[in-house]
Amino acid sequence: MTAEISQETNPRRPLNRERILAAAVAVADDGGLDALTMRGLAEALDVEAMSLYYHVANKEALLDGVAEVVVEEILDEIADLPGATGADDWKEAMRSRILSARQVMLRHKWAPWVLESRTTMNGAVLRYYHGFLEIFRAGGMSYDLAHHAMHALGSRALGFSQELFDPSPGSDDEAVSEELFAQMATEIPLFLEFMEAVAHDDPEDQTLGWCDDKSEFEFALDLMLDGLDRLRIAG
Amino acid sequence: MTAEISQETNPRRPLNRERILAAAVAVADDGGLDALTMRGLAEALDVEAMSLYYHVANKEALLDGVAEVVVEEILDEIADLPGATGADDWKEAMRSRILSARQVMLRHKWAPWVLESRTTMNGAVLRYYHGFLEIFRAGGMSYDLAHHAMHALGSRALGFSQELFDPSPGSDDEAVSEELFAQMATEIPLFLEFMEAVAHDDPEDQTLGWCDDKSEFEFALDLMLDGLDRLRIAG
DNA sequence: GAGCGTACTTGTACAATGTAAGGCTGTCAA
DNA sequence: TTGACAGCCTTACATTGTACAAGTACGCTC
Repeated sequence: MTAEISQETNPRRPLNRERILAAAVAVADDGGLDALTMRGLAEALDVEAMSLYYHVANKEALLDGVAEVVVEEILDEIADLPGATGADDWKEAMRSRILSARQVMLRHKWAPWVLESRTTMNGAVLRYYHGFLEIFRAGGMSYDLAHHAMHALGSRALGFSQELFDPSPGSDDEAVSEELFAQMATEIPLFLEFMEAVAHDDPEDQTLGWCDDKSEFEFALDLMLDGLDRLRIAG
Repeated sequence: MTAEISQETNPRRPLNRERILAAAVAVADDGGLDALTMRGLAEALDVEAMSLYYHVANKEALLDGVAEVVVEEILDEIADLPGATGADDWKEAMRSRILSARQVMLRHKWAPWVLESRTTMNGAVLRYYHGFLEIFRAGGMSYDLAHHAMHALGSRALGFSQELFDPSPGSDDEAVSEELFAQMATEIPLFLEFMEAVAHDDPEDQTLGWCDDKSEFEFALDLMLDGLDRLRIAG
């Protein structure tokens, strides 16, 4: 009886793996990966740290679970997308899936780090990749080419391409410090022209900075897909 | 006098940033990134942990330095490579540089993680990228296309493409556990065909596993370079 | 040489983290 | 009633980065 009451009035619902993973995602979402500590997570669940260990073997296992949750979110996102029917639309089918995956990554900026640090695939990843296989096959690719394609896409298949030297958002430092740049001016003359040329390219659209994440991602993605398509046709 | 003697007989040469960074690379080389702790590094240098802090602000700064050392190693590696003279050889110039960079990454398997976690470029990276700019320009690319190209190449420009779900070397677990695979057999039918088809492709060359890192890397690299070349020609 | 300042090194200590080991509590079967 | 077990907690410890202050050595001036 008291149990029933506390079930209803007490927010401390029983712990379980699912709740833990969901909370872990939430914690990372608004504190970054550094905030995702066992104690911190426990606190978010109004529980003691060691309680987590009954449901999750250790932190690695927690991250494995988190990775799966994220990929499942991708699967949800692409559930309604049309499949590929043949050679004409395989590229678009891939493209739409990957761009959907990217949306999920934008919601969970920390997720690339977690995914990259996993050493084993989970069921969600397997399902996700299987969808790609279906598309490749529908497009008429050999398994061999499909295999190469998967590797070539790499992390882009999951919607991200770890940008190098990306200043953390919120910090005001540039990818290259002005001093360093100035100091090396004679060694890297082309960079000066380069910066100017690229910056001028799109002067009104400065909100995105001169490296628009979205268009760079799509540029590279289309480059890959077009290249693969050519190889597909060449047979 | 005793000072002189100890200088010669005692391996405890004076500490400095260079020695620290070199030792850090060595420690990571044979223990992985996890082994690179301030205490561990200090021990390798026969010194106390806190001594490092006189030469290096903190661990982040240490890693910044390590990243620079690694890229300098790339610069050494490519120092003698011929530059691009025009549209005919720009691709080869890029290719040879990037494959050289990859050699360096193979010597320092941990380096991709360090590079990916840096938020600012160092001088070595700037010089390295500048070399690319020269090649792009020699090939007749616009700065705009060169810019896209750099982003599209991403980490591949530095010689690595973080493989997803790559079991740590030495461990005997697969990227996908057999149980999971078996258990999902009905959900992922194409994978069975796929595995068989790809495995049979190259049966004698099993030492590299059926995902030959080198050829996958080059496949993706050439796909990008060919695609960029086409865009270059299209103007 | 005596004293002193500067450059470097160390000792001690603390906070944050993951997690091992075992204890407590409530529920339910026998 | 009693025992077993699931679920959660308490306590404790090792490992990490690093703050702080004290130590050490060496070159300089007097």
